[in-house]
Amino acid sequence: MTTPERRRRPSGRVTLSDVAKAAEVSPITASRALRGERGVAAGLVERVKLAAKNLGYVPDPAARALASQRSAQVPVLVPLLSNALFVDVLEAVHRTLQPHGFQTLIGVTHYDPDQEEQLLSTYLAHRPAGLLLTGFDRTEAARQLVAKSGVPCVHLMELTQASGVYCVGFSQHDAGHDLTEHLVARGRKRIAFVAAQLDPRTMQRAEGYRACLREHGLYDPRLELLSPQPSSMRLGGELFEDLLRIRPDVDAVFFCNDDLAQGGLLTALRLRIDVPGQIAIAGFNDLSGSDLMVPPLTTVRTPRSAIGVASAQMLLSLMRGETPAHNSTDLGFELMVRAST
Amino acid sequence: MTTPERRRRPSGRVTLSDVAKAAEVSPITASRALRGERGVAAGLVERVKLAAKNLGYVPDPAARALASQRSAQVPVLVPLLSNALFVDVLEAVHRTLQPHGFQTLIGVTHYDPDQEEQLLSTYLAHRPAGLLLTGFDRTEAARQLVAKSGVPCVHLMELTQASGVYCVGFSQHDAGHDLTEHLVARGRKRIAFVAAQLDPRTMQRAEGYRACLREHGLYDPRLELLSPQPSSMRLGGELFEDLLRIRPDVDAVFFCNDDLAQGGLLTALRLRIDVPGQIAIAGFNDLSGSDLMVPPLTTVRTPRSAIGVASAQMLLSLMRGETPAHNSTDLGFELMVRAST
DNA sequence: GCCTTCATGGATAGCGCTATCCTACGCAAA
DNA sequence: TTTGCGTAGGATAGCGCTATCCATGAAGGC
Repeated sequence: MTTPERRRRPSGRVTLSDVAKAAEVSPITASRALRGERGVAAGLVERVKLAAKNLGYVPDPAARALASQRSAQVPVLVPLLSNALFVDVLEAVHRTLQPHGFQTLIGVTHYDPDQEEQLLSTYLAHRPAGLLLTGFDRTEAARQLVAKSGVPCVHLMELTQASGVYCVGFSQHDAGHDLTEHLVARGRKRIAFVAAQLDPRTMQRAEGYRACLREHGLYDPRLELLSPQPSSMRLGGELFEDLLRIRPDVDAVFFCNDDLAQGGLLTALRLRIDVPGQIAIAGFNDLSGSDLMVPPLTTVRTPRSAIGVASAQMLLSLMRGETPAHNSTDLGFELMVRAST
Repeated sequence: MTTPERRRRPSGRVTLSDVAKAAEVSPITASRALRGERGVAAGLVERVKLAAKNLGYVPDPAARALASQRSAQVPVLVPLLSNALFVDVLEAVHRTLQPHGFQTLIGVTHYDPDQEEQLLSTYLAHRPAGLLLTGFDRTEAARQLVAKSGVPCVHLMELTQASGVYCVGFSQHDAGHDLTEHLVARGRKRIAFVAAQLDPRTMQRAEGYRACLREHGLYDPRLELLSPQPSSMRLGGELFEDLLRIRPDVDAVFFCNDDLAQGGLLTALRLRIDVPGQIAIAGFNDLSGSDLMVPPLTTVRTPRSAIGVASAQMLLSLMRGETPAHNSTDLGFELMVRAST
């Protein structure tokens, strides 16, 4: 069998007790020293940290979570990973939380509230330190789960004035409005709106588009092409061709995101349709590649990294038990006017 | 204060004991019933499951991990999320592990072995059930960590015959070779290789490219343009212009991935260079959009979803304690010949 | 009839950490 | 001196689960 010394630690793991023994203090003092808690004499802290380093001690997160009723995990729920938008947000969140010792967990909901509810119930069982959710569109049960858990939560991408709800984003409605305004200013009269997925944020942009066209007396519901299918370049091309068939007189297209717009633009190129001569094309999000299109794509640059950073910072302050000055952070957006309009 | 009944469970959490009490069995029997372990009478299992459902019991993963020395987490380490390649692999892994109760954790290494080592040490502290790693390029310390932990591990994207090392992928070398062969077959004589990032898999493709050209007596090192910068469409366009400046006589370009190739193709379009008339262009991975380019891009379709599924299945069997029939699964690749060559 | 075997359920004892309460001591105020 | 109080460290007792051993009873062999 094993030697008596080895038998004492069957898991082979270096534990806090080992560190405490090496530093000649009690386990609880070692714990406090390593977490930088309360008054532990500077000399002891030094000794404990040295011992931990020498032994290669790594705290057991499971034991920690069990004893303290709180883990260092922060789940972030996003609809998709195949949209660069969310990947950028995740990167920024991770970069911001990492130095504070929090671990970002990525959850993908596929725009399905039931899946999100399922994910929430799984993740909340882990007693997370905080929570980041995309938008406000979820089941009542999901909302209850979050509320009852008491876990600090910040919402991404959309804004609300509801009190007690923390959010970081920008006005999807206004962004849709302003981009449409730009097309109107370019003298376009028959401005189509082509959208896919039809998630809440897309529909808010649609509302902005409608509001703007109504202001100018240009609104025509038959210029809206809404597909519930997942967004892709391919679909953008197909919808663009559908649109040309239904409304050959269209003189501008507002694609609800850059994927669709890039697909539309490439299709126009293939069909030798003059952009922006015959039709102006605009997208949304300013994803990689949009500035390289032929012609370069007019779009709305959304502050995705800034949203990641700001939401993580807001969450950090909530996790510290602070109450942020404002519960809603509007990071705005930027119209990127390029040659396609 | 709180009522006596409530005081007994300060965390407010429904525990296994609550379920056991409701089902009138001992906690350990409830545990066994819920995990479907050993011989528990069918009637009891039913009763326990019903009680759990009624009480809304969710097992505490921390307590479980602590008691059993094993969590249900499976970390997957990938270099990037901004490459659709890895997102597809992750999706497939998640889909495959999910039904078996395992939770996929996403770790991003940014092609940095030190960061990977750091991530490994963090994740291994969680006592994961299994581990998925991209490629074989890591620090010796990282290798030791994995080996000492005893956690089952499968490697993605590349192949090796080394015994005891499990891997699922395809021959990057052969794929690079075959794509080059296609360009040679098209009568091209001055075939350039343009690459970024220069990770191991890219360099294996480069070797395949070189081997093929040497076979045909066409190899010319001055046709290789290797940039350590991260890959992007923008960089692809820039490198393409650089190449044209240095070697205006080039008649084909093998971009090491589709990002670069799409950027190159769009630049050619903008510069009104005839593709494939003057220059043939090929990419790698068959990412979304490559088939929509003008002209559509010749590329190599890599089995990313299949790699995700197969690696997860191999890991599942390792986690069950089985020894898979073969330790290396070659899923091949497919040449997608399109109009750009 | 007795002893064995196998199934089924329970009692016990941790996993590795931290929350909570407690002690000892020093120092300032009364 | 005495009381009070803040501070540095420790003892104790779990967190919620499962591994491990043990008890019980029924079935089977001689």
